[in-house]
Amino acid sequence: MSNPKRYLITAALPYANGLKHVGHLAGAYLPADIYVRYLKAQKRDVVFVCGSDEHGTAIPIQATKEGTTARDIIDKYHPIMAQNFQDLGIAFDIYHRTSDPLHHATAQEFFTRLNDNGDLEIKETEQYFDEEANSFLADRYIKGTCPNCSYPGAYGDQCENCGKSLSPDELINPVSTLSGKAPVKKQTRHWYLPLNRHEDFLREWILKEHANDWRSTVVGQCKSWIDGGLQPRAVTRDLDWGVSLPETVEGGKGKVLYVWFDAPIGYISATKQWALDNGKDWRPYWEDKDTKLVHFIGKDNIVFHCIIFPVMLKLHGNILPDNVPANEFLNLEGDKMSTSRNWKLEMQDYIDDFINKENGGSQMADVLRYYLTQIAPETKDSEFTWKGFQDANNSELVSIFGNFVNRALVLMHKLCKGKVPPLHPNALTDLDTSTLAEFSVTKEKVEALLEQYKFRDALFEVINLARIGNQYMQKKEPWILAKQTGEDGQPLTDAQQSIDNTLHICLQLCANLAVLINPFLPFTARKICYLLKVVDKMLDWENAGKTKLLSVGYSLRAPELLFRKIEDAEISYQLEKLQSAAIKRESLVGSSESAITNTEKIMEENTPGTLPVKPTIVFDDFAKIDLRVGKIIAAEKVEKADKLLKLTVDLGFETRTIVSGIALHFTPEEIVGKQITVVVNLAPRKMRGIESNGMILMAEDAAGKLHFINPEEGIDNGSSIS
RNA sequence: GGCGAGGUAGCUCAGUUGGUUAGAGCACAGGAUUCAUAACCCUGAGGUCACGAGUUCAAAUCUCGUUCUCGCUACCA
Repeated sequence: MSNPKRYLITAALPYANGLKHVGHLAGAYLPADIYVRYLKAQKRDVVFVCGSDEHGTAIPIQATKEGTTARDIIDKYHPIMAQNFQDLGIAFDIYHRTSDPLHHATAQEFFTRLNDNGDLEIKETEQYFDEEANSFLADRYIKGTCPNCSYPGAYGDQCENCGKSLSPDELINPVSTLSGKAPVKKQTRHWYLPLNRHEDFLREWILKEHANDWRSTVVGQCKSWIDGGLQPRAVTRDLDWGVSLPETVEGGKGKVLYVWFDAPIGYISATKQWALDNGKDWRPYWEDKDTKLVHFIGKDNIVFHCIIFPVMLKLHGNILPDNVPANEFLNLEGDKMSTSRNWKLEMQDYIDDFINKENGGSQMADVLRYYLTQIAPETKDSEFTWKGFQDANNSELVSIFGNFVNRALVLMHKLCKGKVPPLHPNALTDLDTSTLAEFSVTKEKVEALLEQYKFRDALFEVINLARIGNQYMQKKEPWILAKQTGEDGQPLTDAQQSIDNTLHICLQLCANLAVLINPFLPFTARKICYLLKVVDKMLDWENAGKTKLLSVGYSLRAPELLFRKIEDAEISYQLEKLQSAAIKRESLVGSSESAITNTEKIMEENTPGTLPVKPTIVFDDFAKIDLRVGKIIAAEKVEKADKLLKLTVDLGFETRTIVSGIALHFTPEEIVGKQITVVVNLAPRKMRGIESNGMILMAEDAAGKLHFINPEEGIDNGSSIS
């Protein structure tokens, strides 16, 4: 879209179950903020929306963990996240929240329209309901006897004995695993979004129309999803935390919208709230074809913003995103960021350690913004290292950018009486004019790069202008010319003219730096304005490239440093802090922790830690389980399976084959010879073509790492456990 | 295992429709300088472009295979 009338920019709604780290910042919020600041400097009509995503099962789970309520959780994290963003200069026009009634109403209206138009499929089923737990039961929570093989422990979705896929209805004598009682059949209905109906549209829209202007990683991901076959996706669930279905919907009582459905609608409700607050009309931003909609997200969110939400928008009659510049992930000191392993740098920690310190201040926010932009994972995963952070600050921001502004101001005070010196046209050299010409060259480059969402390259060009300034000053050597004095001790006229021209140009260049750096380092841009005694209005983008931003004869302030150096001690402190806080993972534990807030996570959260205690059983229930000590005498990787190991276990009385999903945690070599606990009377089950006869007991720690359960000292294989 | 994205100097990354000695920044080395936060400026060293084969007059770039990293997905009783 070449010249849109208005822009709507969104940044992924952070999930309100905990603090967010710098990976989230680099992935979505910072690039979005840079883009928005650039557009606003251009006086474009733009709204930048974001907000907390507060639904989904992970919120109640987090509440259980913290011993509180879901409401308390979101009320705790929402204001902190909002404050974190503000401290780091992420300037949303509105930071909304999906628990707001306006959002609930918006999401309900959205659902209703799709439903009324017949765009959703309703599947009405008799589903099992646990009267004691007062909830519908997911297939997994029902056990019964398999109609196929008569195995008594079959699950509602599949029999583990014969492998047959089942529906709960087929089970004989079903039992709820929540209460242990027989569930009753209850009529329920669920609504589905039939993505499969829209495959042609998606192919055309993404794989053809946007094949070239979207990032290859984004298009590739979409292709992978589309080629994999799109399925109808459940829009509703039987749950009590979320957006209730509209009361007018028949059979909707006790149901909420699936969080993946309501969360992106949060962008719309946020826009509505913004419009209410500012006396604007929100509709054109979501309905007018002349609006350019851009979603900034991390790569784990691609499917929602490129496939699912666009289908929803299309059906609802809204505009579609013009681009979805998803970033890859940001690693930290050689490893993936992970909340569960505590391998991360939270925004809050950075704010505490650098910004809210005596030698900190908002320019430290800009330092982080600088480094995160410089290493932004635009085309592939990238890495945050504390050394890299220090280097970027000390040898680029301080040495090149800050130093140029500082020496220009210092020299001006020394050689030009503290005032902006005049430009003497007769004394202009080729170098003067070519340097002046660089202003607009840089502006053009930065502009073009920002339009293509190439923030890293754009920032480089701005710093490069400072570099050009340093080179220019070095060649002109005004401090040398100042020594060419006449009898009165003052510099000769020719020398002074050259000095004037040099500093005039350097100061104008500083003003340009302020305009150009503003989207990236807003605090620094304002500080330069302060030093140059100009109003912030100078930061309007139309001033970029201009050579007469400062008036001749105007006296400027005494120089102040823009950035301070970061000492080695600060870096080693951070490294130690990271190491000591980290929960180690010795072996190759696969962690699916992502660096960006993720709506998917909400749906199937597998938070380790405090699990609710299962319903009470009687001794006889326990006595059914036959546990024995065994010894692994051979282990090998199962072909075509990442997680499975085929184990040969000596049980004393016999030797068995057991297939276990522990390959990500242990290598075959390291576990041979280990004593283990085996469930020996578990029904056999085929996995990847190998029959598994039993199950190995494992303990999982907070970091998700597995540990064998075994006797303190080696004892006879086959020993019983009770 | 399937699909997608990657593997280019010590580090972070560019390399357009295949075309002369493969680029930048940082780090490093040498030189020069002192207005400046021991900063700046100049010069230099440093790469079998993951590996192997093929197409071509010509391959970092196209094709096939291998391998490694990341993501999605299947396998977890």
